[in-house]
Parts: sequence; C-alpha cells; structure tokens
Amino acid sequence: MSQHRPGGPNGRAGGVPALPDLPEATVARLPEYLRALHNLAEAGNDTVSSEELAGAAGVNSAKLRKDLSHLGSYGTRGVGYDVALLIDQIEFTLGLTQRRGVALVGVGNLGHALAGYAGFASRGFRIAALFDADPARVGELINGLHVRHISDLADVAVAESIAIGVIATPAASAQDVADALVAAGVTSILNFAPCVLSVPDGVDVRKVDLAVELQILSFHEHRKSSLTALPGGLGGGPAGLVSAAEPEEAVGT
Amino acid sequence: MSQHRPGGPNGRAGGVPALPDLPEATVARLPEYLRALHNLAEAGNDTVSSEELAGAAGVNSAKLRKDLSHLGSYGTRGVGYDVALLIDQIEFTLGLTQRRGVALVGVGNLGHALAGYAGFASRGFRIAALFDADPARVGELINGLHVRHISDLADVAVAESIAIGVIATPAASAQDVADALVAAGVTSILNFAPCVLSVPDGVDVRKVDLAVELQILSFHEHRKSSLTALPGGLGGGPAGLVSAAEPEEAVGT
DNA sequence: AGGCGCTTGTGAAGTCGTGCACAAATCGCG
DNA sequence: CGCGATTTGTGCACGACTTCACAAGCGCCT
Repeated sequence: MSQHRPGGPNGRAGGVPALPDLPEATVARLPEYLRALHNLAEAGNDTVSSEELAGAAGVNSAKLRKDLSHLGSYGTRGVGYDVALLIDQIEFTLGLTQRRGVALVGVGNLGHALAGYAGFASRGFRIAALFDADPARVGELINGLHVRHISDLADVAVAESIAIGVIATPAASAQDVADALVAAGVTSILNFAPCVLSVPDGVDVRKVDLAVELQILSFHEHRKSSLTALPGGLGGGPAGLVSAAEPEEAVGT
Repeated sequence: MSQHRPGGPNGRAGGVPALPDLPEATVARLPEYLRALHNLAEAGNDTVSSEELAGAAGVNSAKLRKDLSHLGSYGTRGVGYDVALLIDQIEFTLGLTQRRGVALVGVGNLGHALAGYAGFASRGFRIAALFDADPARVGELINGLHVRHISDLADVAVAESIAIGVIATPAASAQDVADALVAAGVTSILNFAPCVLSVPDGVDVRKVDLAVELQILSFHEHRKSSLTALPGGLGGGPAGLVSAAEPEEAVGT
C-alpha cells in the first residue's frame, strides 16, 4: 500500500455514514463480500446471515461480522443482514456509487485482455481510454475504443477526469508510464508490470504479478512433495543440489 | 487464499524439520526478491547489501533480512549477500529448480493472454497444455500449443505430470473445472474466476481477481476525495485529528 | 406478555507480522 | 595484528489482524 491515514476517533452525527477508517485487511475483503451479495440478491435472497455470507465469500463468520461492524450496524440480531442495504453500504464505502473511469496503458498481450475484460464494466468501472507507446498500435480498435498515443494521456485524463490508471506495459517502460500518469493527475495505479514503481506520496499503487502467484503455489508444491517423499527429514541443508538445473533462460521482459 | 494444514498440535514427531516452515508473508515476498536479484545479476552485481536489495524489491531492509534469515544464513556480515548464491537458495526454496508444468483451462479473453504471457516461461513455468470446454475452440493454435478439449484433462495432466492448474473460465464453470483438475491430480490451483472454489484438503488455491484490485483502489480514491472535500469534521464529532500521511513504500500485497 | 431460539456486535485473548536497535561477524588497511 | 567501518542476524516491543466466546437485541410462538 502506499499510504494509510490513521485517523482520529471518527465521530459523525447524522444519518450519513462517516468514513470509518477501515483496517486495510477489511477493505481487501469488502469486494469479495460484495460479489457474494450480488449473487445472493440475484438468487432472490432478501436477508442473509453472517454464516451464509461468510460461506459464500470464503471466510470465517466472525471475521465477516467484525468487518461489517466497522462499516456500522447494518444487521438485525436474530435475523441477519438485509442484502440490498448491505450492497448499498459496501458500494458506498468502496466509492462505487460513481462509475469510475480507468485509463489502460499498454495494449500488448495482457493489455488487450484487460481491455476486453467484462468484469471491470460489471463491477463499477469504465475503461475510458487505451494508450500505447507504439505508433503502430495507435488507432487500433479494441472493444469499441481505439488506442491513442501515450502522449495524449494528460489531455484525455483531464478531460475524462480519470483518477485510476492501469499499467500493462513491459517492466522497462512501467516507471515512465507511472510518471506520466501521475503527471496527468492519476492518483491510483494498478501495476501489472513486474517492477517496483516509485510514486509521490498521495498516490496509491497496487501491484499484481501473475508469475508471483504461480511461484507461491510452486513453493507449496515443493513442500508437499518433500513431506511425502522424505517423512523423516532431509539432512543437512538444501545447499548442494541446485546448480545444474536449467540452462538459465534469461529473465528479460 | 490457500488452505493450511490443520495439523493441530504440530504432528511432527521429533527430528529436524526438513523445510523450515516459512511464514506465509515471507513466502509471498520471496518471488519479489528473486526478481530483483535477477535484475542485479544481469547488471553485473556480484554481491548486494540488504539495503540495496530491499530498495529494489520495495520493502524495508530489516524485513528483508528477517525474511532471508528464515532460509538460513547466506549472507556475509560486512559484505552483503552473494547474488548468485541467494538466487539459487530462493529458487530452491520456491521449488523452481524444476520447470513446473502448468495446465491452463479456459482460453477466452483472459486465458488467451495468459497463454501468451512471457512472464510465466521466464520465471520457471511451462504452459504444458491448454483446455477449453467449447468445441469450437478446440484445435486452435495459441502460442505454439493447440487447445484441447477439457475431457482430455486427466490424460494429459497425468502424462505431463502437471501439478498446477490455472482457471481462466467464467465463474459459472470454475467449480467444475476445479473438480476436474483435482480429479486429474492437480494439487495447486490459480483461480482467475470471481468465485470461491471448494477443494479437498491438501489442495492449494490462490485467487486473483482483477476487479477486486480496482475496487480497493476505488476505496482509497473515495477516501482521498472525501478528505479534501470535508477538511474538518461535521458538527458534533471531534474534528481535526487527521494526521499527516505517512510515507511508506508502494507495495501491493 | 413473556420466554425461547437465533443472530449480531464486540471485548478480550491469541497469533502473526513488522521495525527498531544492537551485538556479532567480517573485511580492509595501516 | 589490531582497529574501525560495514553489514548481517536477531531479541524485543509494538501494532495489526484473527478467533473465540458471550452478552445484547430481535422476532416468533405460545
């Protein structure tokens, strides 16, 4: 995360919910609850218990209740939560009451897929513009939008009041793109490039690295197979047997 | 997220624990260190200090040292870490000394991009087979592999000893695919479908939901704009007390 | 009306992760 | 050979998150 404001005791009068300074872990789970709630609503459920909802979202019910309690008390004891009300509450908290415009930079392999990803549109986002540095790609029509050159970024971002940018370029150009986004007024960045971005304070960056996820799984595979293969424990250290594995297939991206 | 062994009171009967049972948070950072190390190696660095490496990986140097200390002592005081040695160590720990085969199910929008994603190959994985349920897609050639029907999954998975599966199908079919993967002997699943999978114990699932990341960013956007719009508290409540932003590294979790 | 079963909301305890601060270890050099 | 500069490895305190366990609240049934 980029920054977190430890706010003071939040006390607001009136019916409008305050901005309750949620734990980051809670924020990360709210979208999951929201998805589960939409499913439930579609299935015709009016209310839902914490146990049910927790099951649908894949978490512990106590955790779910505590998470929701941070938003305020929107459940009824003995009954459960009103599905529609809770959806509204979470959407408000996540700032999804307005459809946010997103700028996507880099329409290569991954960018192409992201541009066409229906999940963005269905969950409150609108891909407002596509950019690429490659002039050969400029003009290409993807999913109803045509690709613009990255030099137009500032103009478009301002015109469409875009606050979120997605970087789907190679790592080498990611920092430049991030700088350009920041200069254009973007204050939240989702980075798919495998590199660390440095941005000014006040700008949030989240990173998604697809290969990292596989590597984490690989670790668990490795551990599982070691456990079954060597129940006793393998001696010494894992020091020796590494070197002669693969022909070092460069890292270049 | 992944499943943990319930294990209870640590079922290990005496003896030295073979694999040091790393904290999950550490495991999640190792791939990042590995990437940074490969960059350094390519740049010709022989050794690196924790401070440098931490910078390149976007973390605190104390955290990095603690993480690495869990793997054993592979640094030299006063000097730093041997880049090549550390790469070997981390790759061993992550189980990347063998190139792991991956089965990708669902070659729609996103699956297509994943099939062509160079980052997998360059970081120790080999997409060994592509599957789809749609007969119209079977046979299609993507990145040198042709798409097979999902009914072949079991045969191929066994033949190629595939332990990792990637689900890039719509949510509606994800659970069926997961069941098929598990039946075919896959014990680790990376799920891009926006739904909760239920799998037997011993199977690890990691979920990546692209829209969720945007929603988390949206939350922070929402909060930022509210803060600037309402600098003070409204009536009644204790106002002020908004401490300044704490600078921190920009690292996604 | 009153009691009963169900479910939320939350104090409190426990677990996990982080970051500081420093001792121990190593190198280079005079 | 010893000293100082440097950097690792880690004990410790702190903070964040999770989980348990239960009181408080709500609706329904008698």
